[in-house]
Amino acid sequence: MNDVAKLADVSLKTVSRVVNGTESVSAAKAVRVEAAIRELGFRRNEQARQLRQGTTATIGLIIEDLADPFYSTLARAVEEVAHAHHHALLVSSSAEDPRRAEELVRSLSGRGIDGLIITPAEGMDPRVLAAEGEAGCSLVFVDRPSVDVDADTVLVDNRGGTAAGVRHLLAGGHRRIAFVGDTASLYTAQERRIGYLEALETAGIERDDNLVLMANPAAPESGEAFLALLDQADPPTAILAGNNRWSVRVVRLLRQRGIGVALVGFDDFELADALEPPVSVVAQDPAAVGRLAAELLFSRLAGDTGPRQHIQLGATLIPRGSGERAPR
Amino acid sequence: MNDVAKLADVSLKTVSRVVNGTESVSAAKAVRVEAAIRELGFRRNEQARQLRQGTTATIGLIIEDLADPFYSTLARAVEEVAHAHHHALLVSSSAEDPRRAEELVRSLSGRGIDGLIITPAEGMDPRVLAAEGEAGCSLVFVDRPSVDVDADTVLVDNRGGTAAGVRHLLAGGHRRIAFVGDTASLYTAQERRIGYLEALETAGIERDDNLVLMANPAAPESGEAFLALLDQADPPTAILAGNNRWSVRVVRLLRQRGIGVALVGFDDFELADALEPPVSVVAQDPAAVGRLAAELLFSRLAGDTGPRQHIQLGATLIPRGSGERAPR
DNA sequence: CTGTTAGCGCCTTCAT
DNA sequence: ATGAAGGCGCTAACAG
Repeated sequence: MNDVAKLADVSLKTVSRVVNGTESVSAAKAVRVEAAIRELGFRRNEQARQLRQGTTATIGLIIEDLADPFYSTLARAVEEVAHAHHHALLVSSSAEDPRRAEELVRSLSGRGIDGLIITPAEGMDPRVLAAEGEAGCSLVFVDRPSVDVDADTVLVDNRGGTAAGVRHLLAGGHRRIAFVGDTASLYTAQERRIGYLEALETAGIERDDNLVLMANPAAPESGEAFLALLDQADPPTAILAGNNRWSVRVVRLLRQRGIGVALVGFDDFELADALEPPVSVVAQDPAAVGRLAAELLFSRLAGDTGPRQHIQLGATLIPRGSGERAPR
Repeated sequence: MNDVAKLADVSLKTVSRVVNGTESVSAAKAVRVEAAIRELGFRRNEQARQLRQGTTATIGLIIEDLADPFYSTLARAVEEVAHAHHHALLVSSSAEDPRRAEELVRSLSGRGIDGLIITPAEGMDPRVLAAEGEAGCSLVFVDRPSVDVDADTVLVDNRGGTAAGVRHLLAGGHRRIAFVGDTASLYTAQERRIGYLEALETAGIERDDNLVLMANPAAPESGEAFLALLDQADPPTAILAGNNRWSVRVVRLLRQRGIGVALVGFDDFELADALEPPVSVVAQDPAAVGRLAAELLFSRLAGDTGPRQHIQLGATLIPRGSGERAPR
């Protein structure tokens, strides 16, 4: 910028004015400065500008796993809103590791992001996040609520969605409905199980813990646990799968067994409609989660100091065939 | 940092030394400084540090669409390598828009990223990218080659992979093999078509342009174009789908028609093995593309000034059933 | 081992 | 409308 000023024979500040276009500069000088900028290929150094102004025009996003379709769709929506607000997006995956998540928060925070959208990993130290809020970094939690931190949240109606799936199976005449969810320590898995239990209770059906399996859908031994659930004396005639990983696994296992049990999955997935039979699901809208979280964040950055918002998005039942099979 | 220095009654520079841990400081002072840091909740401002050092410990990634499984898997791999090198990752989607891609490059570049991994959008002004190289920002192209820019590249063997898929169909006795690829302006679509044509030529089969369709798999009218291809007088007995979007669409359309044409898809996709019949594919390894590109970038950042590297990754045929159907 | 000085590139304040 | 001076928070280069 100094070089530009010299070449155009004006002061540093005049160049700054031309570059920013905020204050007025005489036409003659503006032309000279612009010519000099072109000649030198000058580009404003954002870092220096940000250091001075105390803003980075960057927001952070910490999710479980960027390669997971749910999170990559959410991230894409956040990115779109950030782009519309002329902000860049720093993305990181915590990989379900609370220590790594804490490290990422500190790392992003040190880079001076203006705001942070985060899916908190189970077991994170809430103080790390609370420190952000105090440091003036706006915080929005997605998919899971904040633990001991007062901040905006955007969640999905896990209980209601699961209950709707269970009611659909009940309406189809099923009475022995199993719930197969992810590890019990996960917030979303807990909520969905509660929704399942509530729907059964409302229908006056007694709870049977032999019909509930909570396990990591990626672990090999989970497959055997599921088959054991199927093979019990009074087996389920329908299954509610607690996430799309389990839905996929259940489809494969049922196929191997050649059993026509009814199935409703929580969370939609690509090609669910092209399987045989097409898989009925309770669909979340990950793009809407990301979009709303980002819009909430930018409204905070714009100065909205209203009360904390806790947005809950609905989940929609999509009947496709697998959930409409009659009980044996 | 000034406050810490005052509280610990040492100089600014001593605090800096303690924070960075590089130079040696007497134990007594170090303890005092550390106590002061804790008391004040001091955290080093990365921005200021970076401004001074001229490095940001941040790399950029510009891809077509973060929500696309191919790119999100690639991005996840890049992120992992960046994390191992203590770098953050700025991610942006160009959405196939060359103007937006140029804007993103300038935006990321202004933020002073140390390096950039990019899938160039068709129609981008090469000067925008060339400017980065000159500005000292290392550049690696992925999935598509650089256009008029001398930089490292990591590509997939699109021609060889497609040719392998075609040879597999030929070995199964097919002679009328169609190629259904994405818009002809896309680099990867062009390459895969060339691989298809080369494999046919090697086998001594005459080229028939009625068996080639190049169109956007997401456009409604593409479905009709595909059905027209199937309905011609001398129809194909096998199809090579040029990307996973087309594979999925072909599966659905064939299903509607109830036709048992053989199918091999380029690029693997989730649940390809759970469809009826399971879809044979020529699989790319998006994670490997991302990992190698990031490793290449960091070796450049570490000072490797060797000749430009042009890495080409293979694509592997995975027979699953749909590609093994005999010709009618 | 420790402190002082200067400056990264820009913007804000206050003069003119 | 313009410019000079000062400082954002930190670290490199030099003294001691």
